[in-house]
Amino acid sequence: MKQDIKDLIHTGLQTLVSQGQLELTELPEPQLDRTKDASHGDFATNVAMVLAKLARTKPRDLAQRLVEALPESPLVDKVEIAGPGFVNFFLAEGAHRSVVPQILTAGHAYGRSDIGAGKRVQVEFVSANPTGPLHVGHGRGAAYGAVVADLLAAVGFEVHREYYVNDAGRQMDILGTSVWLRYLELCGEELRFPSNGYKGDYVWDIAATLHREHGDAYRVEVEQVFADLPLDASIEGEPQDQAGDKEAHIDGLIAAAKRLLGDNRYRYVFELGLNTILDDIREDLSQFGIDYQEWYSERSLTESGAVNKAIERLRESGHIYEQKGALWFRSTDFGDEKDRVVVRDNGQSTYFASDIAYHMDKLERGFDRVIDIWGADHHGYIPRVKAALQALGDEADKLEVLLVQFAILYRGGEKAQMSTRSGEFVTLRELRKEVGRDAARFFYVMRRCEQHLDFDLDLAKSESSDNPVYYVQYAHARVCSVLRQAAEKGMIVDPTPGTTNLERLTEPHEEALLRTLIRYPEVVESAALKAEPHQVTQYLRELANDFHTYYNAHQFLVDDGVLRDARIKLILAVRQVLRNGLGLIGVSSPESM
RNA sequence: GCCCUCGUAGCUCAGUUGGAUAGAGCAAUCGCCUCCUAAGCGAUAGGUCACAGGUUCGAAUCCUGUCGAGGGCACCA
Repeated sequence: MKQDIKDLIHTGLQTLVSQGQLELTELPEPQLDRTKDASHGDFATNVAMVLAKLARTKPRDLAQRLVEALPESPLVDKVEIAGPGFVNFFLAEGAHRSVVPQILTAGHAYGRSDIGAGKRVQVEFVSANPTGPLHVGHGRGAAYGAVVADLLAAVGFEVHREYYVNDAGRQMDILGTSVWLRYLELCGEELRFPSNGYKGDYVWDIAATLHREHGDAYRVEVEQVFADLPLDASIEGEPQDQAGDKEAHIDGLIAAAKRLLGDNRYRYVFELGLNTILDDIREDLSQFGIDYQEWYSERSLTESGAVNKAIERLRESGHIYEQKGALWFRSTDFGDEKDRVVVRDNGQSTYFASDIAYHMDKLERGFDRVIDIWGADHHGYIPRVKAALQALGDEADKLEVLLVQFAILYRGGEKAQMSTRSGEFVTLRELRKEVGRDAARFFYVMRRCEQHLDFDLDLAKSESSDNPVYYVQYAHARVCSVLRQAAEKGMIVDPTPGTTNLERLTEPHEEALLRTLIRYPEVVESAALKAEPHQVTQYLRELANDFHTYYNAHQFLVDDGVLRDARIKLILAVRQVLRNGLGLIGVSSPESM
């Protein structure tokens, strides 16, 4: 629809140029907007004002000439010039009604398009360290990333969803060591658990599995473990002057675990922790309606030599230097604040080095676009990753990083505090259990991603019209209910999506609904291209509102069979669009509530 | 200190990349069930778009500065 009007304007402008009334070597893409006010028609363009200066005429005069040059179209009822030089388009009534058979014919496909032209897009999201269950902050990234991916797929991109698994590195060593220490406690050893260890209950669970299945096979005397270790930081109640360095302490414990257990046994404990948590994360996300094409292992990058290869490539192109025994990447050449270490003086490559290799690999896999969805706390990371891609000669523009701000939970008007340090935090699983999958998915994508999200738990649970999820779902259930009533009364619903009887849809409420239904494909396209799922939730609320208003104002199951048929076709179309829209954001469409 | 994001109705947020009289939902006030689900609908009221300059036909939107909120500035991951 929108494109049809744009084509009309384009033709009109071409006519003016060929008549010599407008001197332009290149025609601009006409900007066409939905009007805010119905008295301004359906669409408005500002081309006359934009081109007035070039044409050296008054905007309104140019608008007049453009209107005269516009070709005839059955879609357009009338064209008006308004204000400083807007050209307003009023769509013909028939043009509105034709959307109903269009929706009923397309069904699930209504709103989908192929503007992505099969281009391959990789979307990486969540990628939380497998050191514990996902919490509510990850949940927002999960919901947002999933919808962005689904939206892109809906408009014709070939989407590859990926989770980057940080299965290497110090944090994972800390997890493995935490599990082992808890295991030792289960064996009856008494020890002081490190302040920097993972203290969540899930660590106990993993330790219990190890103890149950292997008895004392991994037991070592505690005295050996803690011998000659740097002191831990002081905990509450202890004198400050005995405080040590908690980082050095935990590193000492990791070294002790590796030494005392030996490679094989250490590896087993490490893997047990990793796999248990990763399985949990997989299941959690799957139950949240999110599935990936690939779980990409960070460790595989080191083992395959990809990290060394990436560093080597940077060295060859002269972007690496050595200082104090470490290898540095000169990222400042590409706009970063400071240079970054890729290999530490102890020979270990950094997390950043893995990230360079990973992103190099992404581009080598031939994606046309690569999208990373990160928590807002990682934003300082963007310049260095882009710098690395530039240094490698890859097109850094192919990488888009979308940042998701934190979600803050509110309960009873109060902030629901959470702290990862104590190991007591609200997990995504708990949230799903409390408010349900539908509400969680909807609430998470209701706001622009760069906006802090106030997640009102009470509202998400409430079964009232205040709750936008219920409001939209209820509209869907209501349509279903009407159809059930029709069946009970023996009224036959004609399923053929023809235009028959639709000319009976003349009420203002019906006009409003038709206008909203027509907009849906534009909303999906815009939401997809701008990565803004909230446009969909916003739209769904509007559509539901239009429907509820209509429902209250008019009876659908009227005696007049022709009118009844028209109205049923209209609400069938509404139901289809509600279903399509809810499906896009991963929310169910209940038949009854 | 430097960098990033943000500041719109009492609250939570939209605002179609610079367009017409800045819009919703809560909360407030007043109405609507003999009727397909009142888990709904209508109406009223609510604004110096943080502040001050600038850019132009035109600014909530772009630029500069100030104030305020959050985040980032490791040989951590």
